[in-house]
Amino acid sequence: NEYQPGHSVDCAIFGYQDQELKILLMKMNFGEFYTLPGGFIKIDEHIDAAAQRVLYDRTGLKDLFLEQFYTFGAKERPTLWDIKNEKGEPLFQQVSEVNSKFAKWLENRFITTGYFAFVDIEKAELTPDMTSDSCHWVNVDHLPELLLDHSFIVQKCLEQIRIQLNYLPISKSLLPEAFTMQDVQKLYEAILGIKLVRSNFQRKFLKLDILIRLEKKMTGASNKAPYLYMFDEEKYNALLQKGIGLF
Amino acid sequence: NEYQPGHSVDCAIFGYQDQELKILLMKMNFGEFYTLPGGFIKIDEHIDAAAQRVLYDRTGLKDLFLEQFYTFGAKERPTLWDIKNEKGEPLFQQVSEVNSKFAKWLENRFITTGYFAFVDIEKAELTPDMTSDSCHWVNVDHLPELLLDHSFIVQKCLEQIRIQLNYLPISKSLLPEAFTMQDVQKLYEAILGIKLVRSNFQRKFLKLDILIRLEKKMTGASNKAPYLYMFDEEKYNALLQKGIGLF
DNA sequence: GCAAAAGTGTTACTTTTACACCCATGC
DNA sequence: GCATGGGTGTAAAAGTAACACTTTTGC
Repeated sequence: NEYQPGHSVDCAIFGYQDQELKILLMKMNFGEFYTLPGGFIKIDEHIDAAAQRVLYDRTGLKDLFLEQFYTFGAKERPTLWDIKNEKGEPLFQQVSEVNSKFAKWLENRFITTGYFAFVDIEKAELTPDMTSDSCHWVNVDHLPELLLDHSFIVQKCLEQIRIQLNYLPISKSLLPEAFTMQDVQKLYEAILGIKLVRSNFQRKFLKLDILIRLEKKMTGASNKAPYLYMFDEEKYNALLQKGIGLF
Repeated sequence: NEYQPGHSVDCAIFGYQDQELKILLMKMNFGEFYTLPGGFIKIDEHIDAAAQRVLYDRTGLKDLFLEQFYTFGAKERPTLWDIKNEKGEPLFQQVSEVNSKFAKWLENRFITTGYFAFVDIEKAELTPDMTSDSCHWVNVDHLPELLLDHSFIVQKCLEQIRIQLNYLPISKSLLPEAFTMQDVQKLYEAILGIKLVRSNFQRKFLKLDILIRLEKKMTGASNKAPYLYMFDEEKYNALLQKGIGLF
């Protein structure tokens, strides 16, 4: 067999669009079911490389921020075989008939390692995989119930992101090249799930001394145009090393 | 086979003694080599349970703080077979001859999941495993070179502990029932690798409002006797939930 | 002019830092 | 007495929080 037995990777791929934090979900090709994008590990492949491969196959993107966050190894972890229709028949059967070898492979208990990635939604070109119809960016606050234990995985992922927040390049990875202070604030609010005071946030974030102020941005709205900012890469990375001690 | 193929667990078991942070190492039964305690995962066993089992088998302790921190899945992860003597012969051969089935099992690439645990050194009763002679508590600042990639694993572990520090019950798990303020301070200094100002540390830690002050402790030393403290479990846990925002 | 959002200012309050000072103890 | 470590005091600096004020923009 050319794959590492009993081990998979699942990716929580995050994007930020319209000032909302979104996650990439796969819609299965049977029923109205959603999962995280995932895949298997080749026998001679680094598990990080497997996660990168999944990320690339689904989004066409490479060299992004991608980090492992947890490995799920419950003995009762469900498999695709546990998804039944009303009659109690495994829905996955439809797929399995196409490829019985693959179906058998999936009968074992799988340990899965979770990764999270931060991508630019604009640049992503989504491609479904063998078991899915389509891909969707979904607001993390309005996720549907996911298949298997994927809801749990997402929950654990968000928890880990909050714990490690000061050491993750959240803002740099999720914001576009140039952004407004409001973009940053709404991003932090979405991740932390709290409201922040505008004026104080502005000062606090500027004082980190990691931003470069660009020209103003005329939005067409009937109000004062905000400045655009970009990150000073060097200063950003240096601070990240020590932890961006904001909240 | 009754074990999950290609997957193991390794435990970084920490203790605190003589105001030093120590880690439990196994001395192999061939040569002067050290490793982390580890083990395999039964086919129907939760990986967390496997780690608990390792912890119990080595220390005789249960129900301790034990948490997963990272899964190591490099394709070139070394195995026990890669340890050679001067003639280039695998040293592990001696063991393998005793049990060829076990030796064969170890030829594959293994993915390993790392756990850390905090134990009371006084209460631990150490027991070597099949491949080791003896167990040793070693100061984390003076670790020998470890076998395989275990030095790297320890390094990653300490990094993770520092990142998640505010959300780990470090002080409660590593200190005895009653302790002095100096004990707490030296513990934080050992983990963070920095010196802290005594008077300020005292005030800051007391202000967390998670301590109960006990009677003074007569040490026999020629100086003022320090107070003893214990944790207020409820307040401690409540604060831990939100993050002990100290450093 | 007006509403809306942006940028800056103000003020009271808390926290941090770097010490200094006195206290208790055993020799 | 004296060295040593423990507990508390203090004053300057820095940081925080809440809110007010002014500016800019399109209608």
